[in-house]
Amino acid sequence: MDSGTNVLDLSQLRRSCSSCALSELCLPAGIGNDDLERLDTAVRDKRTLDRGGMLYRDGDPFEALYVVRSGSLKTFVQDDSGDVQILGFHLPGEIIGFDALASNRHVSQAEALERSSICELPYARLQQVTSEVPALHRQLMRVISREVIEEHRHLVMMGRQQAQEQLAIFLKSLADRYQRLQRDSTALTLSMSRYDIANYLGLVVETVSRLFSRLEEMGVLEVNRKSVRICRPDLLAELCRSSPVAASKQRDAG
Amino acid sequence: MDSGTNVLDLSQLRRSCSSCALSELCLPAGIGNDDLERLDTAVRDKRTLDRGGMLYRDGDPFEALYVVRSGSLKTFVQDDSGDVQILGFHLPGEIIGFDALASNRHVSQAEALERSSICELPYARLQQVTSEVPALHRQLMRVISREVIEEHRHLVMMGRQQAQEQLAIFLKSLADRYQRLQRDSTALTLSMSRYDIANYLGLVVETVSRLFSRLEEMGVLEVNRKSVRICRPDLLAELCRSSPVAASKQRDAG
DNA sequence: GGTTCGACTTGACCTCGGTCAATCCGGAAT
DNA sequence: ATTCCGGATTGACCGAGGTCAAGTCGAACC
Repeated sequence: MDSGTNVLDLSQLRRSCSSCALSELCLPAGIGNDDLERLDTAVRDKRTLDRGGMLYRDGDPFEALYVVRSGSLKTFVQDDSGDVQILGFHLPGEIIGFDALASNRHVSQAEALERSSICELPYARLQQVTSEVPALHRQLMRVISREVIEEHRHLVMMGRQQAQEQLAIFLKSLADRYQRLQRDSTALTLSMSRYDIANYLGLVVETVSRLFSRLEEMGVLEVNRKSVRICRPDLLAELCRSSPVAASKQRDAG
Repeated sequence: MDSGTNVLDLSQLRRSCSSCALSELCLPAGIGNDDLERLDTAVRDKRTLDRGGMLYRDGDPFEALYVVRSGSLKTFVQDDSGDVQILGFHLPGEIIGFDALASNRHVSQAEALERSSICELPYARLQQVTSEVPALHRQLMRVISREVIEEHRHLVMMGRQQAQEQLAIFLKSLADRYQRLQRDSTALTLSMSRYDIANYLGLVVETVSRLFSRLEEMGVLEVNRKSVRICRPDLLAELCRSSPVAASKQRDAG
């Protein structure tokens, strides 16, 4: 992604929601102009992270929610023995940090996959604003709900799909989000490693590697390290649906 | 569970949060008495479902959140081809229905696993009340956040654990929730079928069946159809932790 | 009390994806 | 330019768990 231009953004550090190109994809979506100004008062400022930089760690006190402005991050949980499970990859416009609402501590971690800039929404201030702007409150609930639904998808992918379908769904989901961002949805730049992808899908890296090769042989993709061209979006979509796996992993087992 | 007594509860249909034994486990947890009365005004009434009865279906308009008062439910998503993925099993005190906040339609389904009674929180009224009672608003956010975290656990279980550990974790989680409800946490009554358990864990029913047998041989459990006695809670806890599976499913794959 | 039906169990077998190991490749450092 | 190193790929092999098939068991119904 265009990490080169992000550096320049620093000059516009105090840039607000009202003028942000992401507003339609972000928290402000569907909020009136006057309320938008109010929301602006809740946005502290922008924070920049380099590749590998941590936005928050397990156990950190809950201070804010975060919106990805540019770049990308991964969120993950890590157990005592150091074992990691990646929960998601987050592109511009996406909001993270909700895990900390329950206990006022983060119970997951967020790490930049590339140079990224982030909007910080200090929760104390956000709460003030939401109490004054009911629409924003509802919008915030909607966003968390979307997070819940997104996790449902992740769960279905892991529980019901074959490895190949999983990778197809993963790529399709990235492509769809590229489209929302008005990027070319057939030219993906994978900011995460193969290890990350494997972990996210509950597979091992060798399997993911083989699957990329197989999809390339099938003519669905052209893969070159981190860049993936989707030659046949139609086929890719097809692969997401096919092979109901363990179809006997039954229907409604009432 | 004691489905016999639930019928009698019908006489107390208009029972409120203030007098409900579950209040400490439910939405009211940590809310002052005066605010509690306010919350009462948002609780419509109780609804009773028989085994197999649907609380809501995919596509249903969002009308309310629901609290399980007695009995148990499963929530699940179902794709076009009828394939099901169970998202969770829900015991008394637990709140469901958050999936509908995003789009004002449910995108999952909830079905009673046994005769169950449910408190309905019509969202329109709930919204009124939360706007008047900020504490309740925060509490509601906390509850959704807990849902997010619970799904993280489900994801880790599916992605990182062996089948045996998965079943151990599932049983342990049930036992822990029994304890919160002050039931005997060593004597579980599985209201869901083996098919449901398998589906929830991303396994097939034969595997689950074999695992129950194995855990019985190991002296951890005594299994008799739907009733499971946990003979060695210590061993069970041990099994939840062991065998980091595909340990090479790496640590932090920066 | 026998029949039926569906949930559950058990066994024999096979496959998908994990394991282990050898290599490739590109970027960074010397 | 050469070395180094970590990510990525590829191959050979293996095993946990899925598949298929044959029971068993208990509850419901006549």
